[in-house]
Amino acid sequence: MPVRPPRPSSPPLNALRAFEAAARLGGVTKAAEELCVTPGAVAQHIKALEDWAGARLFDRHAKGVTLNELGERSLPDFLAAFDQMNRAVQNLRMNAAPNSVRIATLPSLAQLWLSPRMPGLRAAFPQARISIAALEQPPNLAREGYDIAIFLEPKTSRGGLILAEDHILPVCAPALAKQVQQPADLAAMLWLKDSLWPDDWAMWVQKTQLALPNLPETVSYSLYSLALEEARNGAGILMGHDFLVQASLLDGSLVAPFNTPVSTGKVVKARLRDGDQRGLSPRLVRALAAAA
Amino acid sequence: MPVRPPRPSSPPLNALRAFEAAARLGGVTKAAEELCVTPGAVAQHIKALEDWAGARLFDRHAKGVTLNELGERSLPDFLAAFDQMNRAVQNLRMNAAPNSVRIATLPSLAQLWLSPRMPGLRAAFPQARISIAALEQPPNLAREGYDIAIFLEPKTSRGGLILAEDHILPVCAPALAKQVQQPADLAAMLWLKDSLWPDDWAMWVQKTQLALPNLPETVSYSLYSLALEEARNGAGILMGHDFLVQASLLDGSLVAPFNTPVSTGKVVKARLRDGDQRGLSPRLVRALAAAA
DNA sequence: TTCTAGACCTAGAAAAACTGAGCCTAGTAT
DNA sequence: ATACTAGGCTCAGTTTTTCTAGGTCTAGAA
Repeated sequence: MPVRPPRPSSPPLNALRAFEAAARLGGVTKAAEELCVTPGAVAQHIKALEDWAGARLFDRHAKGVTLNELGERSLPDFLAAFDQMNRAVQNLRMNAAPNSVRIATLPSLAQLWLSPRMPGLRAAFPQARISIAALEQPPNLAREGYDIAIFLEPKTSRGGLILAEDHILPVCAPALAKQVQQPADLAAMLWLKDSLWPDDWAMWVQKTQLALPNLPETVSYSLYSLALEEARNGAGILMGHDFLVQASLLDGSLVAPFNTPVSTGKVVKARLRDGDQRGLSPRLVRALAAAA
Repeated sequence: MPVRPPRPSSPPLNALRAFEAAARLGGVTKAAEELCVTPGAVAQHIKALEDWAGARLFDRHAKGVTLNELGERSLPDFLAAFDQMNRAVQNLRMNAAPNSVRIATLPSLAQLWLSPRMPGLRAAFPQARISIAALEQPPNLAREGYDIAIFLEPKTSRGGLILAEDHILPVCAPALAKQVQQPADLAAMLWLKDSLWPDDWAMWVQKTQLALPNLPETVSYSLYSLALEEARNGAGILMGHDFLVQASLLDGSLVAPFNTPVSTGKVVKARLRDGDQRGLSPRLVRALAAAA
């Protein structure tokens, strides 16, 4: 009759996850957002882990928590462990559904750049189940459930595949263009801008070395496609990104009063998840790059 | 107002753990034992994971499960992930309580070899909080909550620190020894043996090249210390392991009728957990080795 | 054929996690 | 100085998840 004493128990995995998230993001509240629970739940997990270990992992302050020495010492181990765990999960997802591809991209890119290309893509890869998620921030591909990320990055960033350069140029409805004969006329108009790219106008003005008599009124939109729609309706003049307004310029719903495009120093890049170098996603990305 | 769509959810960590255990141990029941739950619970976890992935991981047979191709492909990732996770947990435990040391060893070693040495050890390391667990099988030090494992291993095994050689030699109570003048007398006696080492007698008989007229009666004990106690009470003759009977030989409660010790080819080895090369445990092991 | 080991299934019970509301603290603004 | 605020903690009650018990099913062994 073999002796089988209860083995020393390990702490609950969910508590470890809560600790890792709070430590990585630097706060209980941020961790709670990532884990889609309330901060109280995360606090309880962390407390449970600290009770298990018999020692504190965080210093508590009125404005947030910081890792203490023990926490600081433990964090790298847990980061590595959860990295590996998520990699394993993503690989499993990919192997279990090799025809499903998830693309994460900016809302504007999703609607104005990717969407028009989807029919061609679906035709070229009829077996693929492609889904698109619009995110404002690029996801961590190793951890989150996306296979491809398409975002704006500095030209100088390493890796990834360039899909388009980012050039900006004012655009407006054809009717409005008549009022814009010379650059100085711009100052009299309503400037439309995307709240994600608040500095587009300043950059264009600076690089074209325009001297404007006074600052114009501006309106911000949280979605580029909204601003674009307004521009087409003649609401004002929009700072256009070439890869986003190309279609509208081609169909004539927008025109560019000046032919002075300016590079923002950024590019649209597609990145693949590590460990997904042989599947459907790389072929899909190559097709996108070729079509661009 | 930033768009924050719900990120694609990852599967429950506990389901991953159930899968990993079942795959590693080759069965739902074995995994359930390791996780201290019923097989049904493990089966449900695995099913949940398979539902999440949308694909099966195991082939089900009437007698057990086997990994299918997807499971086989995914297992190494999860083994690595849980290895790392457990390493992280053990490091946390060690760093949180650097004075606590957990030793895992055979029940017999715990009672007859380690226990007599503990007072000296506690005197040499007064700050140490040493706990001992008696296991029949050596634990996986990277995963389970032990810092030191002391077990019998083949002489040829790599690593670890040798604490004692394993020699065997029949021993009995002094009163009984009078009936054993020559080896052939052994056959008439009751042989006591530990059920963990059923072959001790055969090995000794073979190596000493004794020709016994007939096979004696034997009695098995599940604990060596029980057999030893019985031997001291004169119940029969016990195959003694030197490091276990030394104390009894010294205090005279047991004697060895023949001076023909035989090496079993094994040694008592202490092993340390990876990542615990600087703490209290290594010093403790060195002290044990020095005392031996 | 019956027996058995191992897995699966389901309903109900037990345990864990989560929420919501209130409290606390220490910077910051008034 | 006082009020405000952000961020975290705590507690009770609720929801959700997980677990168990007991039964069923299957295929290989006796």
